[in-house]
Amino acid sequence: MKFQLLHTDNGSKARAGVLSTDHGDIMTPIFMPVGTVGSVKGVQIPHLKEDIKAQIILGNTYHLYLRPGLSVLEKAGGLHKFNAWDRPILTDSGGFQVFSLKDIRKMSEEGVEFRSHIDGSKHFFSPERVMDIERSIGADIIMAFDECTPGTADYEYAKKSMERTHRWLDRCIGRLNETEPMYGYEQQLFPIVQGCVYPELRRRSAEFIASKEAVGNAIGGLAVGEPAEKMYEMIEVVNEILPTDKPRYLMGVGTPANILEAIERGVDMFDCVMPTRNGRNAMLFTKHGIMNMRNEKWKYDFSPIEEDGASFVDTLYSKAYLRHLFAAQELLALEIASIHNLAFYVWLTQEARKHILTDDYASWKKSMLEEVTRRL
RNA sequence: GGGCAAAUUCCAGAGUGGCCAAAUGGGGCAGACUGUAAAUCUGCUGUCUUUCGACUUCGGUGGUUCGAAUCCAUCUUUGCCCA
Repeated sequence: MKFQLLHTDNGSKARAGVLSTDHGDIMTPIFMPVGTVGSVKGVQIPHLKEDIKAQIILGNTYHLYLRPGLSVLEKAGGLHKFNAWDRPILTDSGGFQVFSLKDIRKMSEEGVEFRSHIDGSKHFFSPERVMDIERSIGADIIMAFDECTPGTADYEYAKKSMERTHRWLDRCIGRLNETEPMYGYEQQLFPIVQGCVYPELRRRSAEFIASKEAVGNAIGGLAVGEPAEKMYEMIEVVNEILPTDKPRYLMGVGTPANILEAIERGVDMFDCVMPTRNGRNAMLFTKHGIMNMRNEKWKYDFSPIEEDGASFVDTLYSKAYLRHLFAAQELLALEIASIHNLAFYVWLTQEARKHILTDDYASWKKSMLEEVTRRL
């Protein structure tokens, strides 16, 4: 696996590059659709490839471990074979579940004890165990097991949490060095910067993470309750330190505006449930603003969902029809909205890439930002 | 023709003298959602008012009562049963 930085925008820190994996190349900046349980909710693989033009998708260690379980994944020959996605995959480690399932887990230095959200059964995740599971799943990029600290954490907690994440990172690296990929292609670990909203902690964390010389680095623990301005500030602090010749992945972010701002500050990779989840909840992101497709105002609007949209659904179906599908609780509504939003997100990052390569990212971003934050 | 039952706010449906502008569900309207415990969750849904509150509602009309969606009379409509 290797990353080639092709160009940095003349006028901002935005970058264009290529991350090459055994399952293909990824043109950065890139948005990566989230497929937690091995499926991007509501979207079939051909749509993901041909219409959305996704270059890489995510899976989740915690969820896939619980269901279908490791023996199924191993017998299938890894997640790529199992879910029929033959392009790159990135697996999150379960670090986010340490944050989101806080009521059904117990943390210690050794690791985290989870109660399954499915049946209440007990499971123990240590950094070593998570690395083994990520080997079984077989993603190209595997995330270190961290604690995603809430954005509201106090300094002392954030410091302890960050230090533990660092110790866990060393254990992750140690375990990976002792084991081999199971399916004959390369897997690379991305370590994760933590430090909450404290610049000093973020700096320390970025230095520690950078010293590991991984193929790529991630910024975690953002967009988890802190104001957007804080998030941007933290990205700036961290990207001052993370190596420029390696991809930077901002985990779990975010709104189109968040992504545009983060790209400007030198981030290369993104993932977020927003396009799929909000899509299923009738919120459409477009080049011209945000639409709530349940709103009455679309009732008689027979114009295309988005005239110049990024995927076939935009001109095939009308706003009024999509509104009807949501009102009638038809499954097709979820599919159309998911395809639309994901296509828009991928388009947004690839369009950003074009403007970085032509050195006018900053001005393009400024006008785009106005468009995408508008409420239609 | 006779008998019985019922009519409640957009719909269904609770409510049988004051705690009722009226449960609950649906529908409608709006909002939230950021490494997915989410096809989920929240709010509003008689009128006026920023709030307090005021006003008009429970098929129609008329009564009883300090007080009625609730009791009485009558009319209308609907359903069921008997002829």
